[in-house]
Amino acid sequence: MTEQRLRSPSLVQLAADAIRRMILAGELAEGERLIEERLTEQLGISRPPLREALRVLEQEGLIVTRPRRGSTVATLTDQDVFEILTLRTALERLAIELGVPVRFPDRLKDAQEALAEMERCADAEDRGNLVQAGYRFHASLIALAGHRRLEEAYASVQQQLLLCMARNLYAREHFYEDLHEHVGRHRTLLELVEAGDPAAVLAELAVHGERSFSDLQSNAGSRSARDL
Amino acid sequence: MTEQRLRSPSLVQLAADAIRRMILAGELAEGERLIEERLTEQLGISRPPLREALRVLEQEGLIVTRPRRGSTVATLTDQDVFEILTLRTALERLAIELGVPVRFPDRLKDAQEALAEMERCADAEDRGNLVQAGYRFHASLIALAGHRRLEEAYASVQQQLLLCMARNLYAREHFYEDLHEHVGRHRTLLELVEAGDPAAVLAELAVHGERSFSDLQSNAGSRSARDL
DNA sequence: CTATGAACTATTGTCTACAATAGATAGTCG
DNA sequence: CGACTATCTATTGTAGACAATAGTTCATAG
Repeated sequence: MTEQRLRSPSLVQLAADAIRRMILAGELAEGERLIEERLTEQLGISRPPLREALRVLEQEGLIVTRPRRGSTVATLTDQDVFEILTLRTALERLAIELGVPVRFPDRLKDAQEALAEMERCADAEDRGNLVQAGYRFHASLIALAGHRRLEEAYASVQQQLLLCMARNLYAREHFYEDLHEHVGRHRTLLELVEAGDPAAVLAELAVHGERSFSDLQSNAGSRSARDL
Repeated sequence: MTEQRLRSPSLVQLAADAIRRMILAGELAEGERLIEERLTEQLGISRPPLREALRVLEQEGLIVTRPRRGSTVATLTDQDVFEILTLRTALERLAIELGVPVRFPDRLKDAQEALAEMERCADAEDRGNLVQAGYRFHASLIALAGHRRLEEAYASVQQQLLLCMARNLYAREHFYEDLHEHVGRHRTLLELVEAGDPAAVLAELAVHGERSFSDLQSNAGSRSARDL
Protein backbone atom coordinates (compact mmCIF):
# COMPACT_ATOMS: atom_id res chain seq x y z
CA MET A 1 0.00 0.00 0.00
CA THR A 2 3.04 2.22 0.14
CA GLU A 3 3.05 2.75 -3.59
CA GLN A 4 1.31 5.97 -4.45
CA ARG A 5 1.83 7.39 -7.87
CA LEU A 6 4.67 5.25 -9.09
CA ARG A 7 2.59 4.00 -11.96
CA SER A 8 1.15 5.63 -15.02
CA PRO A 9 3.23 8.77 -15.41
CA SER A 10 1.16 9.40 -18.52
CA LEU A 11 2.97 11.00 -21.43
CA VAL A 12 0.76 14.05 -21.04
CA GLN A 13 1.94 14.66 -17.47
CA LEU A 14 5.50 13.87 -18.42
CA ALA A 15 5.44 16.26 -21.35
CA ALA A 16 3.76 19.01 -19.33
CA ASP A 17 6.35 18.65 -16.57
CA ALA A 18 9.22 18.68 -19.06
CA ILE A 19 8.03 21.75 -20.93
CA ARG A 20 7.18 23.52 -17.68
CA ARG A 21 10.70 22.87 -16.45
CA MET A 22 12.17 24.16 -19.73
CA ILE A 23 10.15 27.34 -19.48
CA LEU A 24 10.95 27.98 -15.82
CA ALA A 25 14.62 27.17 -16.41
CA GLY A 26 14.73 29.82 -19.11
CA GLU A 27 15.60 27.33 -21.85
CA LEU A 28 12.63 28.64 -23.81
CA ALA A 29 12.74 32.37 -24.39
CA GLU A 30 9.91 34.77 -23.72
CA GLY A 31 7.45 34.80 -26.60
CA GLU A 32 9.19 31.90 -28.32
CA ARG A 33 7.02 29.82 -30.57
CA LEU A 34 6.49 26.22 -29.53
CA ILE A 35 6.54 24.18 -32.71
CA GLU A 36 4.66 20.99 -31.97
CA GLU A 37 6.62 18.69 -34.26
CA ARG A 38 9.90 19.98 -32.90
CA LEU A 39 8.81 19.25 -29.32
CA THR A 40 7.61 15.77 -30.26
CA GLU A 41 11.06 14.95 -31.63
CA GLN A 42 12.71 16.44 -28.58
CA LEU A 43 10.52 14.55 -26.12
CA GLY A 44 10.18 11.39 -28.13
CA ILE A 45 6.41 11.39 -28.09
CA SER A 46 3.66 11.95 -30.62
CA ARG A 47 1.55 15.02 -31.18
CA PRO A 48 -1.76 14.14 -29.46
CA PRO A 49 -0.33 13.81 -25.93
CA LEU A 50 1.89 16.81 -26.59
CA ARG A 51 -1.09 18.94 -27.55
CA GLU A 52 -2.93 17.88 -24.40
CA ALA A 53 0.10 18.90 -22.37
CA LEU A 54 0.07 22.29 -24.08
CA ARG A 55 -3.58 22.72 -23.11
CA VAL A 56 -2.62 22.09 -19.50
CA LEU A 57 0.19 24.64 -19.64
CA GLU A 58 -2.14 27.10 -21.32
CA GLN A 59 -4.60 26.82 -18.44
CA GLU A 60 -1.69 27.28 -16.03
CA GLY A 61 -0.83 30.56 -17.68
CA LEU A 62 2.65 29.56 -18.78
CA ILE A 63 1.94 29.61 -22.50
CA VAL A 64 -0.46 31.46 -24.77
CA THR A 65 -2.27 29.69 -27.60
CA ARG A 66 -3.98 31.40 -30.48
CA PRO A 67 -6.11 29.34 -32.84
CA ARG A 68 -4.29 28.30 -36.00
CA ARG A 69 -1.22 30.18 -34.87
CA GLY A 70 0.23 27.85 -32.34
CA SER A 71 1.53 28.37 -28.84
CA THR A 72 4.13 30.78 -27.50
CA VAL A 73 5.82 31.09 -24.14
CA ALA A 74 4.01 33.67 -22.00
CA THR A 75 5.37 37.19 -22.15
CA LEU A 76 5.33 39.02 -18.83
CA THR A 77 4.91 42.76 -18.48
CA ASP A 78 5.15 44.69 -15.25
CA GLN A 79 1.37 44.60 -15.20
CA ASP A 80 1.58 40.82 -15.17
CA VAL A 81 4.03 40.86 -12.27
CA PHE A 82 1.73 43.23 -10.43
CA GLU A 83 -1.19 40.87 -10.99
CA ILE A 84 0.75 37.87 -9.80
CA LEU A 85 1.94 39.59 -6.62
CA THR A 86 -1.45 41.02 -5.67
CA LEU A 87 -3.18 37.73 -6.32
CA ARG A 88 -0.61 35.93 -4.20
CA THR A 89 -1.18 38.32 -1.32
CA ALA A 90 -4.96 37.92 -1.54
CA LEU A 91 -4.65 34.13 -1.44
CA GLU A 92 -2.21 34.22 1.47
CA ARG A 93 -4.63 36.42 3.37
CA LEU A 94 -7.40 33.90 2.98
CA ALA A 95 -5.07 31.09 4.03
CA ILE A 96 -4.10 32.89 7.22
CA GLU A 97 -7.65 33.80 8.09
CA LEU A 98 -8.76 30.19 7.72
CA GLY A 99 -5.62 28.47 9.03
CA VAL A 100 -4.66 30.59 12.07
CA PRO A 101 -4.98 29.58 14.87
CA VAL A 102 -3.53 26.33 13.62
CA ARG A 103 -5.80 23.32 13.44
CA PHE A 104 -3.40 20.95 11.66
CA PRO A 105 -0.19 20.77 13.73
CA ASP A 106 1.40 18.28 11.35
CA ARG A 107 1.27 20.80 8.53
CA LEU A 108 2.89 23.31 10.82
CA LYS A 109 5.75 20.84 11.10
CA ASP A 110 6.21 21.05 7.34
CA ALA A 111 6.61 24.80 7.62
CA GLN A 112 9.09 24.43 10.47
CA GLU A 113 11.16 21.96 8.50
CA ALA A 114 11.10 24.18 5.42
CA LEU A 115 12.24 27.12 7.51
CA ALA A 116 15.08 25.08 8.96
CA GLU A 117 16.08 24.13 5.43
CA MET A 118 15.98 27.80 4.47
CA GLU A 119 18.34 28.61 7.34
CA ARG A 120 20.75 25.91 6.24
CA CYS A 121 20.64 27.22 2.67
CA ALA A 122 21.20 30.80 3.83
CA ASP A 123 24.22 29.70 5.83
CA ALA A 124 25.60 27.84 2.83
CA GLU A 125 24.59 30.67 0.49
CA ASP A 126 22.83 28.06 -1.63
CA ARG A 127 20.43 30.39 -3.41
CA GLY A 128 18.84 27.81 -5.70
CA ASN A 129 17.73 25.53 -2.87
CA LEU A 130 16.78 28.55 -0.80
CA VAL A 131 14.20 29.46 -3.39
CA GLN A 132 12.88 25.90 -3.36
CA ALA A 133 12.69 25.78 0.43
CA GLY A 134 11.03 29.19 0.47
CA TYR A 135 8.30 27.92 -1.79
CA ARG A 136 7.81 24.84 0.33
CA PHE A 137 7.51 27.14 3.34
CA HIS A 138 4.84 29.28 1.76
CA ALA A 139 3.01 26.25 0.42
CA SER A 140 2.86 24.68 3.89
CA LEU A 141 1.50 27.95 5.30
CA ILE A 142 -1.21 27.80 2.67
CA ALA A 143 -1.87 24.18 3.56
CA LEU A 144 -2.81 25.26 7.09
CA ALA A 145 -6.14 26.39 5.71
CA GLY A 146 -7.13 22.89 4.59
CA HIS A 147 -8.50 24.39 1.37
CA ARG A 148 -7.78 22.39 -1.77
CA ARG A 149 -8.83 25.02 -4.30
CA LEU A 150 -6.80 27.61 -2.48
CA GLU A 151 -3.75 25.36 -2.62
CA GLU A 152 -4.19 24.83 -6.34
CA ALA A 153 -4.64 28.52 -7.07
CA TYR A 154 -1.63 29.35 -4.96
CA ALA A 155 0.50 26.73 -6.68
CA SER A 156 -0.36 28.29 -10.02
CA VAL A 157 0.61 31.74 -8.77
CA GLN A 158 3.84 30.42 -7.29
CA GLN A 159 4.69 28.90 -10.64
CA GLN A 160 4.17 32.18 -12.41
CA LEU A 161 6.28 33.87 -9.78
CA LEU A 162 9.03 31.38 -10.60
CA LEU A 163 8.64 32.44 -14.20
CA CYS A 164 9.07 36.05 -13.15
CA MET A 165 12.29 35.16 -11.40
CA ALA A 166 13.50 33.21 -14.40
CA ARG A 167 12.87 36.36 -16.44
CA ASN A 168 14.65 38.48 -13.82
CA LEU A 169 11.49 40.51 -13.50
CA TYR A 170 11.07 40.16 -9.78
CA ALA A 171 13.19 41.28 -6.93
CA ARG A 172 16.33 39.57 -7.95
CA GLU A 173 18.67 42.15 -6.52
CA HIS A 174 16.65 42.46 -3.35
CA PHE A 175 16.24 38.77 -2.78
CA TYR A 176 19.91 38.06 -3.31
CA GLU A 177 21.00 40.96 -1.18
CA ASP A 178 20.74 39.69 2.37
CA LEU A 179 19.84 36.04 2.65
CA HIS A 180 19.58 35.98 6.43
CA GLU A 181 17.25 38.94 6.54
CA HIS A 182 15.11 37.13 3.98
CA VAL A 183 14.96 34.02 6.15
CA GLY A 184 14.43 36.14 9.25
CA ARG A 185 11.24 37.63 7.83
CA HIS A 186 9.93 34.14 7.26
CA ARG A 187 10.83 33.12 10.78
CA THR A 188 8.88 36.08 12.12
CA LEU A 189 5.94 35.03 10.02
CA LEU A 190 6.02 31.47 11.35
CA GLU A 191 6.30 32.63 14.95
CA LEU A 192 3.23 34.82 14.54
CA VAL A 193 1.38 31.89 12.98
CA GLU A 194 2.34 29.65 15.90
CA ALA A 195 1.19 32.35 18.33
CA GLY A 196 -2.23 32.05 16.70
CA ASP A 197 -2.78 35.72 15.97
CA PRO A 198 -4.17 36.12 12.43
CA ALA A 199 -4.16 39.91 12.53
CA ALA A 200 -0.46 40.07 13.35
CA VAL A 201 0.38 37.62 10.55
CA LEU A 202 -1.64 39.64 8.08
CA ALA A 203 0.17 42.81 9.13
CA GLU A 204 3.52 41.13 8.59
CA LEU A 205 2.36 39.82 5.22
CA ALA A 206 1.34 43.32 4.22
CA VAL A 207 4.89 44.49 4.88
CA HIS A 208 6.18 41.57 2.84
CA GLY A 209 3.86 42.51 0.00
CA GLU A 210 4.83 46.14 0.15
CA ARG A 211 8.45 45.23 -0.26
CA SER A 212 7.58 43.19 -3.33
CA PHE A 213 5.77 46.11 -4.88
CA SER A 214 8.59 48.53 -4.22
CA ASP A 215 10.92 46.02 -5.86
CA LEU A 216 8.57 45.98 -8.80
CA GLN A 217 8.69 49.76 -8.98
CA SER A 218 12.47 49.69 -9.05
CA ASN A 219 12.24 47.31 -11.98
CA ALA A 220 9.88 49.60 -13.89
CA GLY A 221 11.28 50.98 -17.11
CA SER A 222 12.26 47.60 -18.49
CA ARG A 223 8.74 47.28 -19.76
CA SER A 224 8.46 49.61 -22.71
CA ALA A 225 11.53 48.06 -24.26
CA ARG A 226 9.80 44.70 -24.44
CA ASP A 227 6.56 46.00 -25.86
CA LEU A 228 8.26 46.69 -29.21
CA MET B 1 -12.56 44.96 -38.48
CA THR B 2 -15.79 44.35 -36.63
CA GLU B 3 -15.33 40.60 -36.74
CA GLN B 4 -13.86 39.39 -33.52
CA ARG B 5 -13.95 35.70 -32.86
CA LEU B 6 -16.37 34.64 -35.51
CA ARG B 7 -13.74 32.48 -37.09
CA SER B 8 -11.94 29.39 -35.89
CA PRO B 9 -14.26 28.24 -33.15
CA SER B 10 -11.86 25.30 -32.85
CA LEU B 11 -13.49 21.98 -32.10
CA VAL B 12 -11.68 21.95 -28.78
CA GLN B 13 -13.36 25.16 -27.63
CA LEU B 14 -16.69 24.06 -29.05
CA ALA B 15 -16.51 20.71 -27.31
CA ALA B 16 -15.40 22.25 -24.01
CA ASP B 17 -18.27 24.74 -24.16
CA ALA B 18 -20.79 22.04 -25.01
CA ILE B 19 -19.71 19.69 -22.23
CA ARG B 20 -19.48 22.56 -19.76
CA ARG B 21 -23.01 23.54 -20.62
CA MET B 22 -24.20 19.96 -20.20
CA ILE B 23 -22.59 19.72 -16.79
CA LEU B 24 -23.91 23.06 -15.55
CA ALA B 25 -27.37 22.29 -16.93
CA GLY B 26 -27.42 19.09 -14.90
CA GLU B 27 -27.65 16.88 -17.97
CA LEU B 28 -24.63 15.01 -16.70
CA ALA B 29 -25.07 13.66 -13.21
CA GLU B 30 -22.63 14.09 -10.37
CA GLY B 31 -19.84 11.53 -10.59
CA GLU B 32 -21.05 10.29 -13.96
CA ARG B 33 -18.38 8.77 -16.15
CA LEU B 34 -17.58 10.58 -19.36
CA ILE B 35 -17.03 7.91 -21.99
CA GLU B 36 -14.92 9.47 -24.70
CA GLU B 37 -16.30 7.53 -27.64
CA ARG B 38 -19.86 8.27 -26.56
CA LEU B 39 -19.15 12.00 -26.42
CA THR B 40 -17.46 11.94 -29.82
CA GLU B 41 -20.60 10.43 -31.35
CA GLN B 42 -22.79 12.90 -29.51
CA LEU B 43 -20.74 15.91 -30.57
CA GLY B 44 -19.81 14.66 -34.01
CA ILE B 45 -16.08 15.10 -33.53
CA SER B 46 -13.11 12.84 -33.16
CA ARG B 47 -11.29 11.84 -30.00
CA PRO B 48 -8.17 14.04 -30.06
CA PRO B 49 -10.01 17.38 -29.86
CA LEU B 50 -12.42 15.87 -27.34
CA ARG B 51 -9.57 14.77 -25.11
CA GLU B 52 -8.05 18.24 -25.27
CA ALA B 53 -11.40 19.69 -24.25
CA LEU B 54 -11.51 17.30 -21.30
CA ARG B 55 -8.08 18.55 -20.21
CA VAL B 56 -9.43 22.08 -20.24
CA LEU B 57 -12.44 21.13 -18.15
CA GLU B 58 -10.21 19.20 -15.79
CA GLN B 59 -8.11 22.31 -15.18
CA GLU B 60 -11.33 24.26 -14.63
CA GLY B 61 -12.32 21.87 -11.88
CA LEU B 62 -15.52 20.68 -13.51
CA ILE B 63 -14.36 17.12 -14.11
CA VAL B 64 -11.91 14.77 -12.43
CA THR B 65 -9.59 12.57 -14.45
CA ARG B 66 -7.72 9.58 -13.10
CA PRO B 67 -5.10 7.90 -15.28
CA ARG B 68 -6.38 4.89 -17.16
CA ARG B 69 -9.77 5.31 -15.52
CA GLY B 70 -11.26 8.09 -17.49
CA SER B 71 -13.03 11.26 -16.48
CA THR B 72 -16.02 11.80 -14.22
CA VAL B 73 -18.14 14.83 -13.48
CA ALA B 74 -16.92 16.56 -10.32
CA THR B 75 -18.63 15.59 -7.10
CA LEU B 76 -19.22 18.46 -4.69
CA THR B 77 -19.27 18.09 -0.93
CA ASP B 78 -20.14 20.82 1.56
CA GLN B 79 -16.40 21.30 1.97
CA ASP B 80 -16.21 22.09 -1.76
CA VAL B 81 -19.01 24.63 -1.47
CA PHE B 82 -17.22 26.18 1.50
CA GLU B 83 -14.04 26.43 -0.53
CA ILE B 84 -15.79 28.00 -3.47
CA LEU B 85 -17.54 30.61 -1.34
CA THR B 86 -14.46 31.59 0.67
CA LEU B 87 -12.33 31.81 -2.45
CA ARG B 88 -14.94 33.97 -4.12
CA THR B 89 -15.00 36.35 -1.18
CA ALA B 90 -11.21 36.61 -1.12
CA LEU B 91 -11.13 37.44 -4.83
CA GLU B 92 -13.90 40.01 -4.49
CA ARG B 93 -12.01 41.67 -1.68
CA LEU B 94 -8.95 42.07 -3.87
CA ALA B 95 -11.08 43.43 -6.68
CA ILE B 96 -12.64 46.07 -4.45
CA GLU B 97 -9.32 47.10 -2.95
CA LEU B 98 -7.82 47.59 -6.38
CA GLY B 99 -10.88 48.90 -8.20
CA VAL B 100 -12.46 51.33 -5.69
CA PRO B 101 -12.37 54.29 -6.07
CA VAL B 102 -13.32 53.59 -9.66
CA ARG B 103 -10.74 54.26 -12.36
CA PHE B 104 -12.65 52.78 -15.31
CA PRO B 105 -16.07 54.49 -15.48
CA ASP B 106 -17.07 52.50 -18.58
CA ARG B 107 -16.85 49.26 -16.64
CA LEU B 108 -19.00 50.82 -13.96
CA LYS B 109 -21.62 51.29 -16.67
CA ASP B 110 -21.61 47.52 -17.24
CA ALA B 111 -22.42 47.01 -13.58
CA GLN B 112 -25.18 49.62 -13.72
CA GLU B 113 -26.73 47.97 -16.75
CA ALA B 114 -26.51 44.54 -15.18
CA LEU B 115 -28.19 45.86 -12.05
CA ALA B 116 -30.98 47.40 -14.13
CA GLU B 117 -31.43 44.05 -15.83
CA MET B 118 -31.57 42.38 -12.43
CA GLU B 119 -34.33 44.75 -11.38
CA ARG B 120 -36.33 43.99 -14.51
CA CYS B 121 -35.91 40.25 -13.90
CA ALA B 122 -36.97 40.62 -10.28
CA ASP B 123 -40.11 42.48 -11.34
CA ALA B 124 -40.89 39.80 -13.89
CA GLU B 125 -39.87 37.04 -11.43
CA ASP B 126 -37.60 35.68 -14.18
CA ARG B 127 -35.25 33.74 -11.94
CA GLY B 128 -33.15 32.19 -14.69
CA ASN B 129 -32.17 35.51 -16.23
CA LEU B 130 -31.80 37.03 -12.78
CA VAL B 131 -29.01 34.57 -12.07
CA GLN B 132 -27.36 35.45 -15.37
CA ALA B 133 -27.62 39.18 -14.76
CA GLY B 134 -26.32 38.69 -11.24
CA TYR B 135 -23.22 37.03 -12.56
CA ARG B 136 -22.69 39.79 -15.09
CA PHE B 137 -23.03 42.27 -12.23
CA HIS B 138 -20.40 40.58 -10.12
CA ALA B 139 -18.12 40.08 -13.08
CA SER B 140 -18.24 43.77 -13.94
CA LEU B 141 -17.41 44.65 -10.33
CA ILE B 142 -14.38 42.39 -10.62
CA ALA B 143 -13.46 44.06 -13.90
CA LEU B 144 -13.11 47.38 -12.05
CA ALA B 145 -9.75 46.14 -10.81
CA GLY B 146 -8.27 45.87 -14.30
CA HIS B 147 -6.68 42.58 -13.29
CA ARG B 148 -6.76 39.86 -15.94
CA ARG B 149 -5.69 36.95 -13.73
CA LEU B 150 -8.21 37.98 -11.11
CA GLU B 151 -10.96 37.99 -13.71
CA GLU B 152 -10.00 34.53 -14.88
CA ALA B 153 -9.83 33.12 -11.38
CA TYR B 154 -13.16 34.68 -10.55
CA ALA B 155 -14.77 33.33 -13.69
CA SER B 156 -13.67 29.85 -12.70
CA VAL B 157 -15.14 30.27 -9.24
CA GLN B 158 -18.36 31.64 -10.67
CA GLN B 159 -18.60 28.60 -12.88
CA GLN B 160 -18.21 26.26 -9.97
CA LEU B 161 -20.81 28.25 -8.09
CA LEU B 162 -23.17 27.68 -11.00
CA LEU B 163 -22.40 23.99 -10.63
CA CYS B 164 -23.35 24.24 -6.96
CA MET B 165 -26.67 25.77 -7.90
CA ALA B 166 -27.25 23.13 -10.53
CA ARG B 167 -26.70 20.56 -7.77
CA ASN B 168 -29.02 22.49 -5.43
CA LEU B 169 -26.16 22.71 -2.96
CA TYR B 170 -26.20 26.45 -2.54
CA ALA B 171 -28.76 28.76 -1.13
CA ARG B 172 -31.57 27.80 -3.40
CA GLU B 173 -34.30 28.42 -0.91
CA HIS B 174 -32.73 31.66 0.28
CA PHE B 175 -32.05 33.02 -3.15
CA TYR B 176 -35.53 32.33 -4.38
CA GLU B 177 -37.14 33.70 -1.27
CA ASP B 178 -37.19 37.44 -1.81
CA LEU B 179 -35.99 38.57 -5.20
CA HIS B 180 -36.19 42.28 -4.52
CA GLU B 181 -34.21 42.02 -1.31
CA HIS B 182 -31.61 40.11 -3.30
CA VAL B 183 -31.43 42.86 -5.91
CA GLY B 184 -31.48 45.50 -3.20
CA ARG B 185 -28.32 44.14 -1.62
CA HIS B 186 -26.61 44.42 -4.97
CA ARG B 187 -27.82 47.99 -5.41
CA THR B 188 -26.38 48.88 -2.02
CA LEU B 189 -23.09 47.33 -3.10
CA LEU B 190 -22.99 49.34 -6.29
CA GLU B 191 -23.83 52.60 -4.50
CA LEU B 192 -20.98 52.06 -2.09
CA VAL B 193 -18.67 51.33 -5.00
CA GLU B 194 -19.75 54.52 -6.74
CA ALA B 195 -19.20 56.44 -3.51
CA GLY B 196 -15.59 55.28 -3.70
CA ASP B 197 -15.34 53.88 -0.18
CA PRO B 198 -13.55 50.49 -0.31
CA ALA B 199 -13.96 49.79 3.41
CA ALA B 200 -17.73 50.19 3.24
CA VAL B 201 -17.94 47.90 0.23
CA LEU B 202 -15.85 45.27 1.98
CA ALA B 203 -18.09 45.45 5.03
CA GLU B 204 -21.17 44.93 2.87
CA LEU B 205 -19.46 42.05 1.09
CA ALA B 206 -18.69 40.45 4.45
CA VAL B 207 -22.40 40.50 5.28
CA HIS B 208 -23.11 38.98 1.90
CA GLY B 209 -20.56 36.25 2.53
CA GLU B 210 -21.90 35.55 6.00
CA ARG B 211 -25.34 34.98 4.59
CA SER B 212 -23.89 32.50 2.12
CA PHE B 213 -22.17 30.57 4.90
CA SER B 214 -25.29 30.43 7.03
CA ASP B 215 -27.14 29.12 3.99
CA LEU B 216 -24.44 26.52 3.67
CA GLN B 217 -24.91 25.57 7.30
CA SER B 218 -28.60 25.11 6.77
CA ASN B 219 -27.78 22.77 3.92
CA ALA B 220 -25.47 20.66 6.08
CA GLY B 221 -26.64 17.14 6.67
CA SER B 222 -27.19 16.44 2.99
CA ARG B 223 -23.52 15.57 2.83
CA SER B 224 -23.21 12.24 4.57
CA ALA B 225 -25.90 10.85 2.33
CA ARG B 226 -23.83 11.56 -0.74
CA ASP B 227 -20.60 10.13 0.64
CA LEU B 228 -21.97 6.58 0.42
C1' DC C 1 -22.22 -21.76 -1.62
C1' DT C 2 -18.32 -18.77 -1.59
C1' DA C 3 -13.94 -17.29 -2.98
C1' DT C 4 -10.25 -17.11 -6.24
C1' DG C 5 -8.36 -17.00 -10.64
C1' DA C 6 -8.23 -16.37 -15.66
C1' DA C 7 -10.06 -14.79 -19.89
C1' DC C 8 -12.68 -11.26 -21.99
C1' DT C 9 -14.56 -6.78 -23.05
C1' DA C 10 -14.97 -2.06 -22.79
C1' DT C 11 -12.32 2.03 -22.52
C1' DT C 12 -8.33 4.82 -22.36
C1' DG C 13 -3.53 5.95 -24.16
C1' DT C 14 -0.84 6.61 -28.15
C1' DC C 15 0.60 6.85 -32.96
C1' DT C 16 0.53 7.79 -38.03
C1' DA C 17 -1.61 10.05 -41.70
C1' DC C 18 -4.45 13.47 -43.97
C1' DA C 19 -6.84 18.12 -44.43
C1' DA C 20 -6.88 23.01 -43.81
C1' DT C 21 -5.01 27.40 -42.85
C1' DA C 22 -1.76 31.29 -42.02
C1' DG C 23 2.46 33.36 -43.13
C1' DA C 24 6.14 33.95 -46.59
C1' DT C 25 8.03 34.59 -50.98
C1' DA C 26 8.26 35.73 -55.53
C1' DG C 27 6.34 37.54 -59.59
C1' DT C 28 3.73 40.94 -62.07
C1' DC C 29 1.32 45.11 -62.86
C1' DG C 30 0.68 50.00 -62.09
C1' DC D 1 10.49 51.38 -58.06
C1' DG D 2 6.70 50.14 -54.98
C1' DA D 3 2.55 47.63 -53.98
C1' DC D 4 -0.56 43.97 -54.64
C1' DT D 5 -1.69 39.20 -55.66
C1' DA D 6 -1.07 34.40 -56.25
C1' DT D 7 1.31 30.33 -55.17
C1' DC D 8 3.80 27.70 -52.02
C1' DT D 9 5.47 25.89 -47.71
C1' DA D 10 5.55 25.22 -42.92
C1' DT D 11 2.56 24.31 -39.17
C1' DT D 12 -1.68 23.46 -36.87
C1' DG D 13 -6.33 21.00 -36.74
C1' DT D 14 -8.60 16.67 -37.19
C1' DA D 15 -9.49 11.86 -38.17
C1' DG D 16 -9.10 6.93 -37.80
C1' DA D 17 -6.59 2.90 -36.24
C1' DC D 18 -3.75 0.22 -33.11
C1' DA D 19 -1.86 -0.99 -28.41
C1' DA D 20 -2.36 -1.39 -23.49
C1' DT D 21 -4.88 -1.65 -19.30
C1' DA D 22 -8.62 -1.87 -15.77
C1' DG D 23 -12.95 -3.69 -14.55
C1' DT D 24 -16.07 -7.62 -15.20
C1' DT D 25 -17.79 -11.98 -15.75
C1' DC D 26 -17.63 -16.70 -15.76
C1' DA D 27 -15.70 -20.99 -14.53
C1' DT D 28 -13.65 -23.85 -11.19
C1' DA D 29 -12.00 -25.41 -6.87
C1' DG D 30 -12.34 -25.52 -1.95
